[in-house]
Amino acid sequence: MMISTKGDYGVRALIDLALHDGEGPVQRAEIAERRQIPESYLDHLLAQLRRDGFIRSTRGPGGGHQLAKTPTEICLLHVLESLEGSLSPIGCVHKDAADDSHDTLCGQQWVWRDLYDEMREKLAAISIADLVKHEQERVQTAAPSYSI
Amino acid sequence: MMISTKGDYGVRALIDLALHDGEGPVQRAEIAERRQIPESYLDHLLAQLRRDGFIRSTRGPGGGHQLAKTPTEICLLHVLESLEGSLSPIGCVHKDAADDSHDTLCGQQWVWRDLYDEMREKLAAISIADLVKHEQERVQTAAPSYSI
DNA sequence: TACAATGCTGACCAAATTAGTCGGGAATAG
DNA sequence: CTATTCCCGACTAATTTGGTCAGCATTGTA
Repeated sequence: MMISTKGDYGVRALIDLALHDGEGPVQRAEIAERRQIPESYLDHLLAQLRRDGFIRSTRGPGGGHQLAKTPTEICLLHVLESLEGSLSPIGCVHKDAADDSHDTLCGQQWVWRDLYDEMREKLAAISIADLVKHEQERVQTAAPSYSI
Repeated sequence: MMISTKGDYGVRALIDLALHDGEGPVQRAEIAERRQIPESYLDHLLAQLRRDGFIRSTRGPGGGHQLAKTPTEICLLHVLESLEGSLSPIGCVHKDAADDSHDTLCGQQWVWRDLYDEMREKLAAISIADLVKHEQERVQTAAPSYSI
């Protein structure tokens, strides 16, 4: 399992921010409640997302967090790599492993690397905007009745 | 990182057994030394592989382990799932999750599931025989000189 | 200026997982 | 009978995960 709650929570948080994009700062507590994330844990995740330029945060009353880019510009790959570190399926394969300096033992390298590359490609093709769109569609089909 | 040393070691061991397929039992100690795996750890992995029908083991002098199937019949997916449990990229997605009983929170399900399915497909297409072939090719190109 | 709201940071902690080790028992060839 | 080999369960150390908590920093408002 290479995506822990960090990545999952982080993605959820960004979706939440995307849904309120352009409406000013959203507070930690709001996100935490809506997305069922422990608030003090979310704190750390937001810090990481800020460090990596996905969100901007403002302090003081009326402060909160907002996306620093448009939802279409944020791809899942970067978000997950920000929060999880490497998504490598196995220890001996890294993103920046251009060196083929691996010894006799890890002859299966090519398999893991192949797998890794494909995963990254796939995740790079999905943006937060895509997830938001899906969520909105799902909500509509799930609750299509607005008369009792 | 969803493939731990368990999976890695296990695959290496099976490659080793495949290379000596048809030559009678291969001993734990031999595999351990050739593939640089702690012997007493390898022990557990072989036990698991035996339970899941990948190898047969015989005790007593001259005993050891051998493949229970032909190398082409053993695919990476099954080996890894045997040793690692689920390869699911995230907790909320399982192999046997036919139920769409997931609640509002995990709207990103489809992404993880998609990723998971593709990975499994890919790993299912690679057999131990493929890995052996690669290893043999690599050895040849790495040491092409057999006159000094 | 004070103060309340909010984010920011680092220290700390418990549970689970990983990566083994170790010791003894069971089967079996000779 | 004995040496060799696999078999199995208990134990352990290090790492990662999934947090909590206390206290500081910033800022809008009265």
